[in-house]
Amino acid sequence: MSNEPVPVSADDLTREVVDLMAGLVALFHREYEEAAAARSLTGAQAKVLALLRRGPMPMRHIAQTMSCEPSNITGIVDRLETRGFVTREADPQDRRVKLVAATEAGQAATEELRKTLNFAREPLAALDEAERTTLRDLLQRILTGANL
Amino acid sequence: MSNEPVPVSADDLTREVVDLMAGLVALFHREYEEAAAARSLTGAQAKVLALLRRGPMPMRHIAQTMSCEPSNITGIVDRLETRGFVTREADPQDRRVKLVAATEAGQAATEELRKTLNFAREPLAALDEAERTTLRDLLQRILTGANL
DNA sequence: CATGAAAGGTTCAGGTTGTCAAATATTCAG
DNA sequence: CTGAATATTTGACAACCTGAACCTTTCATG
Repeated sequence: MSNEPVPVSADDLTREVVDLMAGLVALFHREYEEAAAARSLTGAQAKVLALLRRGPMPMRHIAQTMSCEPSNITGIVDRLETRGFVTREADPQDRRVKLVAATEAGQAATEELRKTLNFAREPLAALDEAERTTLRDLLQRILTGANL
Repeated sequence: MSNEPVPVSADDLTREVVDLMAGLVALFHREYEEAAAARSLTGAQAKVLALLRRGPMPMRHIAQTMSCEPSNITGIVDRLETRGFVTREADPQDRRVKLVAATEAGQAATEELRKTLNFAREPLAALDEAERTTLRDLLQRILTGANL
């Protein structure tokens, strides 16, 4: 039915990997959302809070990293601020920009969430250390290959 | 500082893999959302449509697969139906259930979207066939290890 | 120095996603 | 036939997200 050796199977392999990743994405997403909800955070709020682990960040930067409109971040940060997880301060260098910083409570929440993510334990337990290393290297190469 | 051989590094490895997966998930999510938006579908709509590739499905089943409330699916299917991507028909076996089926247009849309997903090409191009096979096997084991 | 363009945030209107509780219709057990 | 259980829908409400309009601050240019 075909004169070519393995072009179809190579394409199939790629598609198979993509499908598996879709499954992984769904699983990860579900777990993350649950872990956030357990702390009465939404997924978006948890993501913003996680971004601030390394220090304060301007709204604009948050929006870019989450690839959404800045006006969207305003609301999310509003809700985080209301609950005391985050503060907004004007940047002394450029008073147009607001620096968003996680409070102690905010830091604690992300740290706990990070620990609670049992995604690490359950599905990853199937792999031994060597395999996890291989997986890490493959993922690293995929991600550095991407434009971000 | 420690009597044990590699417990810390093993934990670090796991966390590293989890972080990489988070990056992968973010990347995949972004690409999927973009590909859907290019066909003026939302991510949720595209996901439901993709579920119907193998045939009609009751609302309840869609809700379970997407792990959300059935009432949520009602709205999504409403919008898909309005745009002619989907039909709702009562199941003859049990007239309580509504079978949702993709129309021709719906099938075409998912098929195109599936092809457009250049996630397959760009970041995965960094891996040769053997590596992709390894990745596939590792992902398969992770996903079958999970409870779904 | 003044003026106007550009950039960072916010606000507002409008649409989608999501939850929960209540209502409807159908099935099924007794 | 009655009542419990199931599948879906409806309505109220909150969060997320976009796009356009707006305000403030910065900065380049004349």
